[in-house]
Amino acid sequence: MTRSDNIVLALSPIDEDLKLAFTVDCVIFGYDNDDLKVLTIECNMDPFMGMISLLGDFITQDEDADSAAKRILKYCTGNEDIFLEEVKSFSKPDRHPFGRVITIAFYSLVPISLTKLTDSADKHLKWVSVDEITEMAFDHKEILDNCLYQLRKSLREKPIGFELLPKKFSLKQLQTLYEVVLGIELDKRNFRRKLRSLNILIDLEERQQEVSHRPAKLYKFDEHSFEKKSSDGLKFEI
Amino acid sequence: MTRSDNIVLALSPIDEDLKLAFTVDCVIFGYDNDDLKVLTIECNMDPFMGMISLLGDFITQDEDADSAAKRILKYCTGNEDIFLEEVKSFSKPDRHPFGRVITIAFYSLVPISLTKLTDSADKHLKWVSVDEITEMAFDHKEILDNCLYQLRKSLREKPIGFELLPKKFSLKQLQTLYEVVLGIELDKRNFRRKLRSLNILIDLEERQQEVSHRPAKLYKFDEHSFEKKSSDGLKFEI
DNA sequence: ACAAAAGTGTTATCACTACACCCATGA
DNA sequence: TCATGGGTGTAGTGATAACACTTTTGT
Repeated sequence: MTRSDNIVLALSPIDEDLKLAFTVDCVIFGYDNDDLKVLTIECNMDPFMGMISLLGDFITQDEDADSAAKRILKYCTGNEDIFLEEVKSFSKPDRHPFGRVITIAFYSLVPISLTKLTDSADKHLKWVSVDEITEMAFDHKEILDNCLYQLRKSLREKPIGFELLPKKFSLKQLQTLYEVVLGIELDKRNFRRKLRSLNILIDLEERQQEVSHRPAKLYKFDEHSFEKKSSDGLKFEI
Repeated sequence: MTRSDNIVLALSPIDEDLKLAFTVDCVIFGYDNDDLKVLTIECNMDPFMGMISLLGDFITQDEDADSAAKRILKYCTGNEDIFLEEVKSFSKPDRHPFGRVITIAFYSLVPISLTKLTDSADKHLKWVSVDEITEMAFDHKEILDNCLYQLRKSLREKPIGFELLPKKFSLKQLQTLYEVVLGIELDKRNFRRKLRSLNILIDLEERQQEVSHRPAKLYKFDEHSFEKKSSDGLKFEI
């Protein structure tokens, strides 16, 4: 495995005459210390040398875009089972100095605290707060903006917030996640009532340890129950 | 302009060695006689010879996917100003007998009654009711299903139903459109109240002509008002 | 005993549902 | 005058929003 430019793997052919290539770019969102972050890599290609870019790669001959995105996630985290959603394509003819590179953007969600970057990936990668990012290499800022928009939309429509949290979490953690990602304030009692009524949390009958205040109860997401309710037409909406 | 297979224009190069190509496919939805239809073309490529397929084409060197989709729409209808939404990519390695063809799917909306197919396109194209389509060439049925799903979702979230109707329409027409596309029944009075409350229709102070019953009032969509309300955070939801 | 965050219920408002009759027109 | 679809209001129910105090723990 070699690293070429902002591209993790350089396995796939680019046609040398046409300079035509298909790639995927992953906006890997992570959440930690009540802060939404994005996994970035430093670009080493002119004219974007030194700027941060997203994780991307060519789509190989024998995989589809989804598999390529999963491959990138596995390369970075070692994990195969990560939430992933396709957002849109980016295909302006001059978007990449290399030639004609059309990319399909995905975003994915990981809890940073549980995510060990693999040794191979670790030295090049950096978690950067979404708020702090003002520019990126290529059109990656635009890609990020689109993915962030889609994350916010999906967060209100589907129970994906759990993907950013540890398996066990308190209601406060969940609420703060929503508040941070959506950039809004939520009423504590209404938020809790809402989640109670959705019936998609399992009370673990456990509590936080070693906090210097009343310890919160811990819950986990009841994926099974949600799937069932979902097919019965549950409308998740926060 | 030549016609090659299901592809309207054959302007863009396919790499002959890799057989790598980028295309767009358009699910062009039309609405007429209370029926949702899709514009199709007969496939003349084995092993799908004779089956219907979507309108698609290569993405040329100097355009992005959006422009390619618009070009197809213009080629078919002569019109440049058509509602268009990107849905997702399709990139299974073996999805196309030609080689490695990755496509980006769009859907678009036109009122059939106002849409004259261009002479060049007319002889090859056919409007087919969505309900009647059970199979298509390539993976186009899957693409259609995905686009139909997205159309239904967007129809409830955004005021795009108007794109399928003539400029002037009655509330009944609008309601029937929703019922047909969403496959549900709506209450007449509740539907009308809802639309009144949204304040996005202009009463044209006109009525239907030559109908053998009380003529309905005609309205048009107030795009300007919607844009303003939308940026003020109006939540359109039907 | 104090600091810090967890946890809990009620009321008012708004949106949504269900539902039945009269009206205007052409034939 | 009849057939056809157009047009209207109300009452009941459920969801959402606003709001303040008590509880549990560690120090």
